[in-house]
Amino acid sequence: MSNFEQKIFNATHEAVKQLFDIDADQSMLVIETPKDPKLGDYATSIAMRLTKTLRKNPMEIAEPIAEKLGELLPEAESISVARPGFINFRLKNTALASLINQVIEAGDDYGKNDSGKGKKILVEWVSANPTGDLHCGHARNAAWGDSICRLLEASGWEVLREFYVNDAGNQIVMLGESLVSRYFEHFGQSYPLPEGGYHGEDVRQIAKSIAEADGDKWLTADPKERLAYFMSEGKARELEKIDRDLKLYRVEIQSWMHETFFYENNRARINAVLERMEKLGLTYEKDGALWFRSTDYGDEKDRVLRKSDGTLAYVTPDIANHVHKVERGYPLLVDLWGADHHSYVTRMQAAMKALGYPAGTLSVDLIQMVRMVEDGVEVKMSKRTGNALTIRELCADIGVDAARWFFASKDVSTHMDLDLKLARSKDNNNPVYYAQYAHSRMRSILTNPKTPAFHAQESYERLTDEKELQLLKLIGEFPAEVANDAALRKPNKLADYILSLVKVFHSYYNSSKVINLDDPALTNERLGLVQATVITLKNALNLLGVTAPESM
RNA sequence: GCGCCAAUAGCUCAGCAGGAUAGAGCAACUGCCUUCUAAGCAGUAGGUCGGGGGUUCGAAUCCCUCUUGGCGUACCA
Repeated sequence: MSNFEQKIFNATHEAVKQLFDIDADQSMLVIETPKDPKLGDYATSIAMRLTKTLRKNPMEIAEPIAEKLGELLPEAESISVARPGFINFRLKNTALASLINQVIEAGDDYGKNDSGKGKKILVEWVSANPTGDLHCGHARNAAWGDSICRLLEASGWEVLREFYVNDAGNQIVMLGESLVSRYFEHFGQSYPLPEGGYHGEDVRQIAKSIAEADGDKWLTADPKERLAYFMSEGKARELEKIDRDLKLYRVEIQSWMHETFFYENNRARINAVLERMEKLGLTYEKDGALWFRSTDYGDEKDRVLRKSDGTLAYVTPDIANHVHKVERGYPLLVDLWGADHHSYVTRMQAAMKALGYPAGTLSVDLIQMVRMVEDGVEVKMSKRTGNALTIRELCADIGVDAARWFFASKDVSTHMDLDLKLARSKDNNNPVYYAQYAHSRMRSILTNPKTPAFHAQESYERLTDEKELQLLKLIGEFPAEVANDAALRKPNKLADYILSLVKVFHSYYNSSKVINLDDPALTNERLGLVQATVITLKNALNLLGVTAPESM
């Protein structure tokens, strides 16, 4: 809630209490923004919600509340009742304009809030297999997750950004074998590429660089030793590449957690968790395998933890991984997984629940599939390499700003088609430029040679234009917007906020001149407003990982 | 079969802890550049919110059901 919403909430709460002796809580008393700004700055539907308890029609309830609020809320310019029973508030101009100095003073920190203060959270996302390049699905995951982290941090959370490296399974063996094969190929010799191996050009490149660094000494080396070397070298180089691509995408991983970490010392960490599960009676042996009674915790069938051949199912080290996160001091965990893993969610949740962690310890957000489309046809492959389109190619094609904007501005719960032609276009077809263009325009006003120097005023009483007031109101809501979007983990809401902010600004820009040398007093007030707007916009774009250009 | 996600304007999507006439961008049409960037603004047109029931003072939003599409349903990772 913004300051104003809080004040309105408190006053309305008091009015309802005095009049009807009802203690309305937040689920009952909601302060909202009317769809049509002409109706007011804020509104509440409390009267409609009280119809049942009071057995009166909403208008009859609203009238006395509105009257009472007249005494309790001096910041309000007017309080009115509208059918079917809304109470609308309009704030005094001076109340809104007092924001300007506050925003300018906060600068880059404007928008930060305390809603997550003192809370720690570990976000695990992207987590692609280290056997190849990140592709477009990862790009969606990476953009969304990083914006969530930025929102959480801005809301005071202590966030750890973690990437889980699946390096214990068969796919790393495949990577190693594939590299060996390409290495032999490099020296004109043949070595079979395994079934299910990686055929990509990227694997060939890594083999080539190993050949260049080490020469041909591995051709005759002990096969076991050679495979081990190519596996670890392959993994390391793939991860380096992933890290580089993510950085290019403005995503900074703080912690790389390797699956093999849990296998260390004869599976010490995994065994500790398995023992814990056994002691709690959560497991049983059947057909030579060790099973988890996950059906007792909402799963549709029990799951194997240790296969009959003695190896572990994928879930087992991952349970240890999640336990380890909590043990490192993170009571709240968020995972962002591709939607094709959704059946896995129940399983992991069941494990956490069974181990006694409170409900809500682990949240898993699923990222639905994304398709690249051009001219109405799905683009599955890169034209150049013939492999799946990589995040690197995507960024080179449409730009990091466009990619991050598109992915962050669409809710991940729905399938998404990304129109490459649209995202690539550097013209008005592309929505990301609409916001960036507004920023450029603001900066150009502020940096114009004929712009007089701005000096902060005690009050800004001449900002009475409807669009000026709308801007002020939106600016004032920004910290609450950040807090809300962080709590919901929905960056797309922030994208909507940005669009509504810049829409008002573009409209204002066309209808009013900021710089008017005949009226320096008004010019100064408007400069204050533009400064506050530019700060808000830049900070908002930054939360989505999108740059705010000085000029376009 | 069962489970998860979806279906909203010609296209891509918001809105979905029930609320005021269902929004935006693009595409279409009409106007606006001697004045801080026209990548913009102002306006017109475009919708039985997939179908059908139900709950409610009120449903795009909640519940049931049907249809269509995607994903999943491993002792794979």
